Amino acid sequence: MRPKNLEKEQAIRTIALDIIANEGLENLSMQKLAKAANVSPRTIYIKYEDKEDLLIKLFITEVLGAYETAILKGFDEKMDFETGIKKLWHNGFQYLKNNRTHFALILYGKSSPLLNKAYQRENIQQGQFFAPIHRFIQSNVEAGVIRDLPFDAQRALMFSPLLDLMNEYFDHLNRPVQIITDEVIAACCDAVIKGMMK
Amino acid sequence: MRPKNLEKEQAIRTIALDIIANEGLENLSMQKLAKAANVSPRTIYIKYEDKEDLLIKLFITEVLGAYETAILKGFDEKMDFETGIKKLWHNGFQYLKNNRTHFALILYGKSSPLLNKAYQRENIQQGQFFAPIHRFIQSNVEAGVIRDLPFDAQRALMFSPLLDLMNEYFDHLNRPVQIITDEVIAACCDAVIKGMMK
DNA sequence: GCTATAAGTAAATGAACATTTACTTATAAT
DNA sequence: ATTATAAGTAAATGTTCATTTACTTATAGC
Repeated sequence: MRPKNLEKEQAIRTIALDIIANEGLENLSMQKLAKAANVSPRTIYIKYEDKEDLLIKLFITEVLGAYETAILKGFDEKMDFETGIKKLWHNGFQYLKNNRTHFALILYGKSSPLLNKAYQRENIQQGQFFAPIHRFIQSNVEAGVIRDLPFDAQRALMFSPLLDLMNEYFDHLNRPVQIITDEVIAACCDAVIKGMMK
Repeated sequence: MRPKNLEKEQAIRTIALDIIANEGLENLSMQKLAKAANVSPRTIYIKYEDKEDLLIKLFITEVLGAYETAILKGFDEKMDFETGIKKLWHNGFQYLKNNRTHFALILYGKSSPLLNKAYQRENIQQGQFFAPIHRFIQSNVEAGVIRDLPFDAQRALMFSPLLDLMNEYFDHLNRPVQIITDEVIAACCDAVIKGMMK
């Protein structure tokens, strides 16, 4: 039996991400992808059931999986709160900065109904993405270090500015600005840390 | 001369937003839109040059214009900082909550290259969207009330959690959760207000 | 009430779409 | 070396796409 050519599989994924990042998800077609990846359209269908299957696997496995791994590298739930958050931000920034096409698909994960539903399904079935971060926040709430808010609120306060600022980062690549600084991370921490002056 | 039927123009816009919100920007076609809006495809081309023109006008005029108006209603640059931010959050929450289809297109404005570029072009040409908010933050920096950070960082810290939490809001419409609370808004303010304990 | 004119329609255009058919190729196991 | 089989290709399928053509309709200004 002829073995799968993994280079072709990788080319399909990489080039799909390229097209999505540069032309938009709404301009990705199977024929364009096949031509750009130098394979026959049929080859894509050997590896993926259909277009939906390709998009969902790209998003969940290729992108979110790698993002989770990268963001948690060297992170330990038992770290001091500010140290932990700083680590997560720096990991996230490094990863997204070096993987602009992944960043683009992550953004589509928030807008496209297909990808959004896939993310929620995955998050419910497989325990959650980013479970160590969930536990990290939980234990810091219990220790009285940070405010007791719903987890989604904590996550939004602490991490949504990062994704937002990445857009700024990529928009100013020519005249690069230091936009993600320790002071911004500290500001994020201040949002949730208890014992602020009123 | 036969006059334009404004109801048809509004139907096209409303139903385009519906399709984008429910099926995704990637599944909006001119023919599907025409059929759903009960007009001939040609009618859309009387009012819009082509598909790009329709999407950009939908995004910039119909959605961002209305969003800006709604968010600034009753807001005054001279308000006390926390009062001002609270007003903006409540206005934004009310508006997005009642205009889910607009919210969906705003999210696509962050991911779709076409809409993203249109937003930046508009923001540069026409002075900026949300200029009063820019000035509000500026004057609070100058008065020493809040941290001196780049405007984009301030904006990300103070408002990106709102959009993020709206997703949560719409995902739990059946079993509604109070996710946007005064405590969350206060937390956002704490991120940027000066004079925190270290 | 005519008439000029832009608004509107139904149907058609050719290109591009997702997916499949019919065939060829590479290789692991015999 | 042969062979069974899944991987791969080129070309075709029928559908849907954005946009246009050829025509009809409503009405403002006379």
